[in-house]
Amino acid sequence: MTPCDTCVVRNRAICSGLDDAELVALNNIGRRRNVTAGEPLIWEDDDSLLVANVIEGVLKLTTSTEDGREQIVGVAYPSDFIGRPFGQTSSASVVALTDARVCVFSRNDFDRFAREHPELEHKLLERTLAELDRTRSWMMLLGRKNASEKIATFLLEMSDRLADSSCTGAIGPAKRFSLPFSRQQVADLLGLTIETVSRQFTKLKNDGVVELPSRREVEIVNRGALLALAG
Amino acid sequence: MTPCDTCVVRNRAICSGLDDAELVALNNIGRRRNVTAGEPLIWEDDDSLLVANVIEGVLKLTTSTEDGREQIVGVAYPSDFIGRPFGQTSSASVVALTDARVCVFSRNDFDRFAREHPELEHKLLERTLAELDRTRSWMMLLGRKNASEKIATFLLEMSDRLADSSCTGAIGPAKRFSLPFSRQQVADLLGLTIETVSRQFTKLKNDGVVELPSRREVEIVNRGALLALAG
DNA sequence: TTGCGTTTTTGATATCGGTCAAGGTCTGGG
DNA sequence: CCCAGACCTTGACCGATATCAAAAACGCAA
Repeated sequence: MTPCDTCVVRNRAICSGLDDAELVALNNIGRRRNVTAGEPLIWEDDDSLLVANVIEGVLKLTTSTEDGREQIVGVAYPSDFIGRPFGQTSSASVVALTDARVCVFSRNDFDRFAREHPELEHKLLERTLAELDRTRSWMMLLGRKNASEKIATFLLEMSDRLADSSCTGAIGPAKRFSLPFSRQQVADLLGLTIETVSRQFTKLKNDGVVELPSRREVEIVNRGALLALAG
Repeated sequence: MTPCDTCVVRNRAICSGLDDAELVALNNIGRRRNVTAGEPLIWEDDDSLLVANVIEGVLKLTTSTEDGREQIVGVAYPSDFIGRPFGQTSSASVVALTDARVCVFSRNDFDRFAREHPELEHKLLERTLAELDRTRSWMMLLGRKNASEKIATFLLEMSDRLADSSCTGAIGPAKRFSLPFSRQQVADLLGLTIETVSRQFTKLKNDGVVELPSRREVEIVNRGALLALAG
């Protein structure tokens, strides 16, 4: 098999519009790479390897201040693209939250390929616009929502996001799921401290809105209440 | 002259790569529109007119909660694109901050044109990626910076942004500029209240970091201090 | 199982920024 | 010029969330 064969299958969503010969060509310029949980994929201002497509797992994109405050500015799920094609360097660090498999492209190869395949660029543009919309609605959360609204919004988003990737055949948001985030990472995503996150989780549990069977497991008991809290 | 002739000239930055015939074609599908300060351009969930290119002036993109809290999620300056091509509806409202001139495209026309002109799509993709980067660094500000860091970062960003559009020939960040935002709008941009914004401005003035000749005018006296505060 | 390090929870306290209220300043129209 | 309304500033107070500290729960390896 050619390298990164799995990518090709998973990439169909992105590359629909490419014909088989083009898929093989894309196939040939990518390399599969495994990343274990907690390991970084791209360091800040490193521009040697830059574009990747997530096959399996979840990764975080973060920016930090010099004094160590961290903000998660994006989360990449399977089939998402990571990186910054076309000459710019990305301003975010990428770290795997779970063990992950990605398909990595050298930037030059990817850029050349994209320019020669407008359909791929069109797909990329649609995805980037969708990501921009998601990021903007997250700005609303960061700037204007209080702690309980943030937590409720987060749990609902997780419920939606993790529904697709489980492939259990069930349609719609997941009722029970496993968080790919530690409490600290939830805090970094929502612009809160770990203590506030913990207290809000405890409150939701005490109010009977969610069950927390273990640290990473969440079961949504009262979805309506969460929706009301999220605002 | 064909309609929207000004657009063509101003659009060169976006459309470089298009030949003259293509420029004329783009020219023919856009219409110039004036928007006075405070007037909306696209309402939330309205998808009749959707893509626009800013020729002159500054516009804000906002999202709001039902109970009236507002967050500015983006600011569009001359040559920026607004809207959401390719079938999706934008989740943000667009309101002019200053009197503005834009070139408006019906979504269908624009989509068709973009698909037939890969170079335009490529430019759009580059711009969208850059906007995503800017938005992500703003998330850091909203989630992790305190009030004085927010104000300092804001003033530096304004100084950079307004330098280009003034066309006075001076290179580099502007030392003195006119804010396109009211105090309330600065608050909506930074995730603060108007009172906190006002107090921080006063503090910077008292500390000799900036001069505030009038409500909208800012002169940066001590840029180093601002940089230190912004972190 | 035990023990140790990490993560999470819980509690006490402090503080930044929000809220409420009042007064001041700018601006445009009569 | 004067007035009215919008916008901005200032002050007093309060509360949500951060901070600091310690205990509890978990997970992994010996």
